[in-house]
Amino acid sequence: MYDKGTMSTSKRRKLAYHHGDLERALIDSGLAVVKRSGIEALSLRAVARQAKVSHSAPYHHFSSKAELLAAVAAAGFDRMVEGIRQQTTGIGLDDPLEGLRAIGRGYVMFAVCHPSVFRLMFRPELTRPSKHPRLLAAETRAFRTLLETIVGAQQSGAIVGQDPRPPAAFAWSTVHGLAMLHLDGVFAETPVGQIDIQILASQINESIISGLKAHPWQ
Amino acid sequence: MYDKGTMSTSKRRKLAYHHGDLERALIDSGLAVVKRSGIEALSLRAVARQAKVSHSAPYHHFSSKAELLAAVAAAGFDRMVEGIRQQTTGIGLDDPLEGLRAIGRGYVMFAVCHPSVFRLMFRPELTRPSKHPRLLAAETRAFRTLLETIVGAQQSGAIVGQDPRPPAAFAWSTVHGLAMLHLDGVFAETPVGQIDIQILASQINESIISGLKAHPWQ
DNA sequence: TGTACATCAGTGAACGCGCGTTCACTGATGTAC
DNA sequence: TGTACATCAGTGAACGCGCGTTCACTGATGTAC
Repeated sequence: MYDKGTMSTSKRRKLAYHHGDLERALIDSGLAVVKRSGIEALSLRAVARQAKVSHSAPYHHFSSKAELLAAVAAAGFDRMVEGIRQQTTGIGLDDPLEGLRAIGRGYVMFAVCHPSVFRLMFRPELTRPSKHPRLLAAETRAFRTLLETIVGAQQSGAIVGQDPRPPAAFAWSTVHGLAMLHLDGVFAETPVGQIDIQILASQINESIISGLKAHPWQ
Repeated sequence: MYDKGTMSTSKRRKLAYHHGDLERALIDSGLAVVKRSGIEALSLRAVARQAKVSHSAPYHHFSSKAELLAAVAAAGFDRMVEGIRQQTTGIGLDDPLEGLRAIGRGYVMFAVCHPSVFRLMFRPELTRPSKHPRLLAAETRAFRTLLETIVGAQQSGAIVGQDPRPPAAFAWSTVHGLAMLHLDGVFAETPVGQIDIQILASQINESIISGLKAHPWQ
């Protein structure tokens, strides 16, 4: 392996696309394409085009289109976790319910800010078969954030029950459904449409808390 | 217009594909294709093939692929409403909370029983542009079922608040997210996976009720 | 340090594919007389 | 009732398209001597 630190900038740039950085560049290009043009436009060739590389170059880093898209989706999960973490910072760790509110806010906000990426993350037919281990890991990482907060709420007594999974599934389902129905424009076509999504999200966030506190999760 | 009632069976069958029934046949074929082979296989040509008709025949009934799929999706909404109604029958109208439970059960059950149809119903890019008015109407019809039950719960005092839309959005989001995450296999890849979907659904159904009752929807 | 060689990340032509859509047609149907 | 005609729901050939994938290649890189 060569040492990047000893190279001039121009040499590093020249090398960048010749030793391992194209993988990262393709993932970034995938995110860029899906953000700009949506999921339908997210073809292997479009990603290669965006990366200014021939359409056969990706095959040196991903064995198929599905694997490439899985890597892009995994990157999406990582960015969502990052966004949620930003909502969490500056919040006292002593209040797990505030942590839950932050997760809900972060989840919906990510979906609203990056709708196409969010859609890609939940489009399993695009990454199948051979669902990339990286995608699985990224999903698990995202879910663990929620799970740990629920455990904290249970240990502090804010939520009754021992098993964190059902209440976690409830909270996740609610924010996920809210985000999806909003992105799909379903609310806009019904009487709900007149309600601002941010206001609706915080109302629903509170009702998640209420549901978590009131229902005996045993 | 001719009178179908005066025709022999064989003549009616012969005519069936020549005067207006192909539209219905194509919608049924669309449902059949998507159920059998999934959304990816749902092309205009596949639907025509299923209906045993040339691939240009659909153009006499739908102006584009998007319009055909919109009609199929609308049929899906109608079947879901029908399924929910089956869950509702045999329940005392005096208890609106039981009505809410029935809607939640029916929603998740439809998604589990007809996963591909359910996915099609919430894939707006397949029916755009020119989203069929029929699809909009079917969506609205489905949502109204929920909205009216919420209104009943509010009038009976089971839920606090005047505006039925936010609590309806909350309930819908939760069952929708649960169904979607389950169908996408997201739960299966996390610790939640070990929980039976029916049990999880009824637990979450109860927590929706709790959230609806506890939270001041004003 | 200089040279010969192996490695391997790129290129671009080529493939076969099913797709959505168009179009001239044909033949069964309903209608006017 | 019988005949001539208009209508229109079907057919099937044809189009151009972008796609995923393969393959022989080339040229820059790192390595062995």
